[in-house]
Amino acid sequence: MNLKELSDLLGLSQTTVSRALNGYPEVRESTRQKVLEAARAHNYAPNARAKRLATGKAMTIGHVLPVSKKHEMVNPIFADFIAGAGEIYSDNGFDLLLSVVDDDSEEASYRKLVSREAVDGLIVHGPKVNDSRIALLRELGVPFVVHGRSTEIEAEYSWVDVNNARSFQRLTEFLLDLGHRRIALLNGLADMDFATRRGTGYVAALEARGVMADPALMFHDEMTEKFGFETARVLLAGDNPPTAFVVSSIIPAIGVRRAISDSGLEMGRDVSVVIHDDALSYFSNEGDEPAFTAVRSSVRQAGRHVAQALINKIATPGAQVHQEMLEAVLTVGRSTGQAPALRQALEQEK
Amino acid sequence: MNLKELSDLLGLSQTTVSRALNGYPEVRESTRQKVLEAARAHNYAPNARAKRLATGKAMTIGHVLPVSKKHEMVNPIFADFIAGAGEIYSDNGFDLLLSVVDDDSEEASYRKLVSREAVDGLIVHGPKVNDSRIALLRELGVPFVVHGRSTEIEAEYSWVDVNNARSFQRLTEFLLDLGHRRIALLNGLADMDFATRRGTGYVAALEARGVMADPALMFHDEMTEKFGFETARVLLAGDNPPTAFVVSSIIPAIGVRRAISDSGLEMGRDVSVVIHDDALSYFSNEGDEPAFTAVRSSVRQAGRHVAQALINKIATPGAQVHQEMLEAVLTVGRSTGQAPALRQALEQEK
DNA sequence: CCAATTTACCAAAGCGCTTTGAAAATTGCA
DNA sequence: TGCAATTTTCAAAGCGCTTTGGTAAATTGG
Repeated sequence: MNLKELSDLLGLSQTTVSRALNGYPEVRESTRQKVLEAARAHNYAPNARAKRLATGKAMTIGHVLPVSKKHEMVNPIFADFIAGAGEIYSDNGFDLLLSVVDDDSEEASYRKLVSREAVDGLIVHGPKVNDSRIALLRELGVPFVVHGRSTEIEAEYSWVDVNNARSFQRLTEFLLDLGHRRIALLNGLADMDFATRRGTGYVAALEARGVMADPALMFHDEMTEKFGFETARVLLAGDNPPTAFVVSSIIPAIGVRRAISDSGLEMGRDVSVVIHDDALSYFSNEGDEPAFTAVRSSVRQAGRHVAQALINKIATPGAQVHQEMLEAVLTVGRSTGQAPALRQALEQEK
Repeated sequence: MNLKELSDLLGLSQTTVSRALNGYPEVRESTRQKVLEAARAHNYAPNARAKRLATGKAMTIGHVLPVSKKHEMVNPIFADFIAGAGEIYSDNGFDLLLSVVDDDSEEASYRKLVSREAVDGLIVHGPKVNDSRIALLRELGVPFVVHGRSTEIEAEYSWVDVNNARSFQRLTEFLLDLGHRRIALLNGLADMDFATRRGTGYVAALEARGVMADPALMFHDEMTEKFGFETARVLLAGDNPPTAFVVSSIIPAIGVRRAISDSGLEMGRDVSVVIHDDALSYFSNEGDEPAFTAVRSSVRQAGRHVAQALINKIATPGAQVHQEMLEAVLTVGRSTGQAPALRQALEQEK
């Protein structure tokens, strides 16, 4: 069923039927009702391809998911982020175009999406320090919003980010307050912008208390369970092991927890762990006593905000850039306790 | 830059330029080269919207991701599956349209995608027992492939599935061989087809050894870490606790592991755990000594197979249905050992 | 009651491509 | 050299919609 058939059926012109369906005022209300009813009865919906050509709008937002054929890693927060963004798209009549590309052809993929005019706007995921995609998209003149920011880029662009520096500063301060001094940091890959900011916050907190940041306690890698497990296992078996861990995601933290219990230690008593919690749906860290002390910031909520910002940007092209900082909430769980040395000192006092 | 501009620039007709770009034979090789070069120089790519209208093909595959606004759960295997499928789409010039919808309007979403002619084919995720989407898509006459199967549907349809019954039978047999008799099953939601099949395999293995399946040891829920943790904690604290767990995914298994160590027990010695491992990229269970004994079947690989099957189906509409069974591989890890009673008996013998 | 609006509808053009049917240019062979 | 066969190129139609620039019918006002 197409527009012509529907209008022939109704004895109306295509113009009138189109206008009736799209809510234009120059059509009598009784006519509109007839049209809407006929459309429903025949399960008619305007052909998306034709509509897009006629209007010059794709009504589509592009997301590029780079996958490395080498290590086969898919960012685990991606699904939750996209679920949040997708809700907003659905509510606003946009489609979501997901382009899965090899990570070395990511820029080409953006270019192609724009020159094909397949999308009205793009989301940039996981910006690196001085990320080249931002300049590219500005040059291409396509609306875009970054989830995160990119240090060293002074040009204006729209972003929604969580305050990573502040979050990690608070996590580290929390441990310092409990008497910890040897605090390991398990961070994301070094070229990721968020990892840089997290590192900065961690170092700032230590230095504010006169504790030297020890490079031997700072690690960068993909945030897998394995990374957490192996790093913690080595550290805990070594000389002068850390008494606490700051971990960039719940996933490596699960590995850390495993290493702790494999070492015959108890998390929250012998070793403390704090995390950044993206509120992944299948790893709830909420409730009365969350497993981990954490700064929490829902990545799904971030997806909603990013999507809404982009849609607004598309609707009003001349508008200001949208820059939005989300603050993470610190919640205390069962993974932290006083540093062992401090605890022993206090116990002896009694 | 559009086709008209490009052809004016070259002093050729739109026809010739179009044919040159699309590899038709009726254009001189030297002309084709000029056209290709000019297209590259001006970064021209045919407008996707116009091309789709002209060809009548969307060159797009639809995936519907239902999200429940209530429990905010996103299927964790989704990202890996889609990464696999997306690779195949990219290789074949297809776009991936992801529709995120409230789970009670999933059917309406399929209908809409089809009547808008926004997609050439659809993937069905997470089929339930007697899933209504299969009849719907058959009725709509749109090519589709199901990831999984749906019991009680006798009509023919294309699917790619892992042999869930056989996998869980083998896992259970493995535990029985080690002397376990009280074996708990932590399964997915009861209405999911895969969960039914897994339950069948588990029960079949037990009954083959004359062990009665105990309903008090069989659990259905969303496969979160929390589900694993809380179920195992209660069971281990109760009378007559199980000595082994069969768990539907590595995520609840991580919860089970936590409950075991919280109970002062050791996984692999006091309590055995076997899992179905989807080979999620951030939870590697591979290497020399995987943490868990598992049947492994890469969900990313499944995504590739499903996508390829659908593309083939679209290319040759009249073809047979595609029905493909993937077999999972059993690998022994450190999470399993002889049942404590058996081990004690053997130790006494010495 | 009739001119001036306003309302309700329509025919046709256009979005940027592909594809059909025909014309122009080139080639082969007598 | 001349003409048929072949190769190469082109003009125009069509994909299914929106939107422009109307016109006829209904309504209003003096």
